[in-house]
Amino acid sequence: MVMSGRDRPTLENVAQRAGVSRATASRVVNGSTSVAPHIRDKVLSAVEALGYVPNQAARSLVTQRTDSIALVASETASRVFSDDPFFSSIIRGVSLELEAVDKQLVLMMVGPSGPSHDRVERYCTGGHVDGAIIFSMHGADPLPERLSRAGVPVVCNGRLLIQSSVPYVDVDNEDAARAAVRHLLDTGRRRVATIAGPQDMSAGIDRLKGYRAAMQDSGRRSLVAVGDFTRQSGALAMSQLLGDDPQLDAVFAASDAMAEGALRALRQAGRRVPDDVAVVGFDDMDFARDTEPPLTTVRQPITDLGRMAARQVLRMAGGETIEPVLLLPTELVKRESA
Amino acid sequence: MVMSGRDRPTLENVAQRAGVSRATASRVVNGSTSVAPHIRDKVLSAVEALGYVPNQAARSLVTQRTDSIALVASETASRVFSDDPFFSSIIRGVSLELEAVDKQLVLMMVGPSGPSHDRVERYCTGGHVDGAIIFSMHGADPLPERLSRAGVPVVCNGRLLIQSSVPYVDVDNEDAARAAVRHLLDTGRRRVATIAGPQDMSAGIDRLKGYRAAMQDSGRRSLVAVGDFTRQSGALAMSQLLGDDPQLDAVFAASDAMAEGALRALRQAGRRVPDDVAVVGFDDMDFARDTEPPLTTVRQPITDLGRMAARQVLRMAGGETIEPVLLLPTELVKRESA
DNA sequence: CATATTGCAGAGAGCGCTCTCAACCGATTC
DNA sequence: GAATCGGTTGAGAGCGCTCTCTGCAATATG
Repeated sequence: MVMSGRDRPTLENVAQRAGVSRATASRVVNGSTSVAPHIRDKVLSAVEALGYVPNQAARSLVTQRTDSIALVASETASRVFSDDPFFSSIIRGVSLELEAVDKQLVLMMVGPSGPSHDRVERYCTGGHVDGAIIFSMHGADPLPERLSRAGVPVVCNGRLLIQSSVPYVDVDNEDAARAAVRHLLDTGRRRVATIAGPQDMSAGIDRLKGYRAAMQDSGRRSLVAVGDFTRQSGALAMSQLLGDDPQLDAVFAASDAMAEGALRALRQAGRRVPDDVAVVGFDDMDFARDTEPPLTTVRQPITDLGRMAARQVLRMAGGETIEPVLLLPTELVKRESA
Repeated sequence: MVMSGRDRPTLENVAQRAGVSRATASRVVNGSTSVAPHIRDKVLSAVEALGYVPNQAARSLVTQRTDSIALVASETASRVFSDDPFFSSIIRGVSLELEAVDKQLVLMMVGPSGPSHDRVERYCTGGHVDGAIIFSMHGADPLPERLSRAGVPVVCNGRLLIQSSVPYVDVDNEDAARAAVRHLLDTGRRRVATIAGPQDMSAGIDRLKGYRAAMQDSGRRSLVAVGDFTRQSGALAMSQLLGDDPQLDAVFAASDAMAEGALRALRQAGRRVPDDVAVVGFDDMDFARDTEPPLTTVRQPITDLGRMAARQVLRMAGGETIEPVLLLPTELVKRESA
C-alpha cells in the first residue's frame, strides 16, 4: 500500500524551512495581508520547494467548511439519461461557477426513494458539503425541504411541486409554452395539439398549463398526449394524436427530443412539416438545428440555469439571503418546422 | 450565518449518552466486532437519538483516506457535451459502483490545458481524493501520467495515446471496427468508406485503424473522411465522401451520432439506405434504434466501462495491483441500415 | 491455587490546520 | 525618557476522529 499521502509536506515543514512559526506560514498560505514581504517570500519559496498543498480535511475540521457543493440528480429522471444533453449542460454550468471560486462538485445520483435517498440526505446533512443543488426531481420529493430544514443551503433546479420555501432557479415554463402556442395560432394554425412532458415534473406540468392557457385564450379545444421527454415517447404520442384528430395542423412538444420523435412519426404518417403540420419544440438543443426540417423551438439557457443555481447556493452558504425564485428568460427560435 | 454544522453531535456526545468511552463508540460506529452486544445496542440507540453522523473531515485527517474518487473529464471533449449521452452513461456507471461502497464522486472538468489543468493536478495530488478516473482525453495529455507518478491511483477510460503505464479500461476499438467493416464486405459491399473520429483520440484512431485493416485484408482501397463524433460532422463528412466517390455503396461511421448525420446527408443526396448505401455506426446509443432506417451498429457497454473503471481505481486505492489493460466486449447489432 | 490467555473497554496521543491571544518591537508622542 | 500604539509574529488550544496501548475482568491452563 503505497500511500502517497504519507510523506506529503505539512504546514509545519513549510514553517520550519522558512524559519517562521506555523501560524505565520498559515497566514501566508491563506493570503493574509499582515505579513512582512520578506517573510512572505521566504514562506512562499518554501511552499514551492516542498510542493506543499494544504490538507483539506484538516482545514475543514477547524473551519467547518468543506468547500464542496453537492449536485443531486434523480437517477430515474428521463432527462438525465435520455437522448439529450440536458444533464451535461447543467453540470457544465454548475461546474464552471464552482471552479471559479475553487469549490468542488460532488455528484450524487438518487434512485427512486429508498436507501440511496437516505444516503444523500445523511451525507448532505452530515456536514460533508456546504450546500446542495437538486435537480430533475420527480413528483413531490421531500428531499429539498428536508435538507433545507436541516440547515443545509439548498437550491433547486426547477420549480418544486410541493409548497416549499426552498429557492429555485427555472425558466417561466408556462409563459414560454404559451408564447410558443400563440406563435402557432398566429401563423394560422387551427388545430394545435401538444405532446406534454411527464406530469410529475414541474416542467411537464407548467408547459402543459401554458399550452392550455393559450388555447383557451383563443377559444380552441385542447388536444393532449403525454410523453416523458424522450424521442420514443414523442413518436408514440404523435401517432396517438394523429389517431385522435387526423385533421390537426400543429403540435407543440414540451421537449426537442419529443419533437424529433414527432417529426419522425409525422413523416411515417405521410405528413409534411410544416406544410401539413407545424411543429414546435422546447429546449433548443444542438440537434434542433439539424432535424428535418430544422426545428422551431423555445430556447432555454440550460447552462445558465446551472450557473445560477450554483451561484445562488454559494451565496446562501455565504450567509446571504437570496430571492426565492429566479427565472431566466426564454426565446422562441423560429426555424422551418413552424 | 446559520451554520448547521455548529451543533452537530460528536462522537463524544454519543459516547457520553451511551455511557461508554469515545473509543468504544467509535468501534461501534465503524462496525468493529469486539464490542459486547448490549453495549453495542446502547451506542446505536444513542447514535439514533442524537442523529449522529460522523465528521468526514476528522476521519480523513487520521485515516488519510477521503473516501472520494475524482472523475476527470475534458471539457472540450466533443463526446462530453455533444448530442450523445456518452458522458451521462459513464457517470452513471462510475456512480453506481462508488455508491455501492459508499464513496463519493467528485467531478472535475478540465479545459484545454492551462489553469484548470493545474487545478485538477493539485487537487488530486493534494490528497483530496483516493484515486482518479480520467476519460475523454484528447491528444497526448500528460495528466494521467503525472498523477500516477505522484502516487495517485489512476485509471483511464480509453487507451492512452502516449506510452504509459497508467492502466485503462476500454473496448477493442480496432477489432470492433474491423468486424463492422468486414460485415459490410461480407454482405457484398464493394466501395466502403469510413467517417473516422477525431484523430487525437484513441477511439478515433483505433477505429480507423480497424477499418484500414479490414479493407486491406480484402484488397480494397480506403476512403476516409474525418469527423469529431458529432452529428454535424458526420453529415459534413458524408457529403465529402459522396463527392470523392459517388459510387460508394457503404460507410462505416465511428460513432452513432456521426452515422445519423450521414444518414441525413445520404437522404438529402437522394441515396436510399441500405439499398444504395449501407451504413454502420458505433456505440449503439438509444437513438440508434429510432433512426431511419434503424442503425446497424457496434454496441459498446458504456455504463460498464464506467463501472469497471471505478472498480479498478478502487482496487488500486486498496493497495491491489491490477491488470494494466481491461477490454470489454463489443457486439455488432444488425438492424436495417446494413 | 497461581499463572497464562483471552476478550473487551478506556485513556490518550496525535492527524494538519486555523485562530485567538499575548508578546514583542520600532516608532511616535507627551 | 517613559508611555502609547499600530503592526507583526509566535505559542498554544483545540476541531472530531481513529487507533495503539494499557488495564482489567473472566476464563482456561499447569
